[in-house]
Amino acid sequence: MPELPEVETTVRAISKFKNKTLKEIIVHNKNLRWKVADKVELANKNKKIKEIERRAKYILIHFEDSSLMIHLGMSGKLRIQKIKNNFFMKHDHAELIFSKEKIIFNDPRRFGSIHLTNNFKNHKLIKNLGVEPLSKSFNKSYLFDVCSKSNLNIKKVIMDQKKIVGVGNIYASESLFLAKIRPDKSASKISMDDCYELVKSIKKVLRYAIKMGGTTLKDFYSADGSPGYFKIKLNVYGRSGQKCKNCEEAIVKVTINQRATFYCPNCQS
DNA sequence: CTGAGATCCTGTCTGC
DNA sequence: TGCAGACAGGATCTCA
Repeated sequence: MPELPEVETTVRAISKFKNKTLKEIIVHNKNLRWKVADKVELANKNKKIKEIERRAKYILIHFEDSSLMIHLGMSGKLRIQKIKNNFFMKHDHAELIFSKEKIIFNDPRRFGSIHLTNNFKNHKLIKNLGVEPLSKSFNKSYLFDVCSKSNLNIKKVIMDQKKIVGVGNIYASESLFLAKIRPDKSASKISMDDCYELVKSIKKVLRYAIKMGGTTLKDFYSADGSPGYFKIKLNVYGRSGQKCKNCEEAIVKVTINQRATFYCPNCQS
């Protein structure tokens, strides 16, 4: 589910816990994408949160000498709840307990993960990540360089977290539509002009989605309970058979890289 | 090294 | 209604 904008929205919603003391972490189900280590519970008693940030699709909660890494996978989300409001939902797997509130990790499919590390920059899941798409390092030259070295299609390239982070299946289709590039176009045939348009489109789509609080297709809610409003602005994703908002041709759904992919066969080439 | 495909898991929707 | 099968926003791992 969550791509960069949804993770960013979640991070902003929980940022109010910065400088607060985490009393403890309770893990109800350790069988996530990776087994949750015992130290996640044991090493986090009464620790002050120094900083909360996002790196790629990871939520990073930093303490003085360690960091908690949370990935939401496909169906994960965080929910802020009053301590006294004592109810559980199905698939509530972990709780971060503060004095009056708690942050609950809920994830039906359990593709998410929780790690504790003393050196997050060197963590195997973090250290090989590519550039942040909203940073200046992500520009047409960088993308052109990456594309020129690849034999894959362009959609695969922009979803490769080792090259560019944060772009998932929805925003890949949306960005390629805005840039008028077919998702199955070979990356090696992408021109510098294409790169200029695509970089611009990715940044635009992600920034706008963040502004709108992420995309709610089915079940994304931010940690403060508000849904994302981006879905009303989707141009192609989930719109197969409907008219392109640009030319009125029918939007097509195909499977590329084993993922649902939407595009306009007339506008994109 | 690369790239294609399987895989982890549950919930929801579609078609018979 | 019931039920089988497809599909879902991710990303790693295995194998050729």
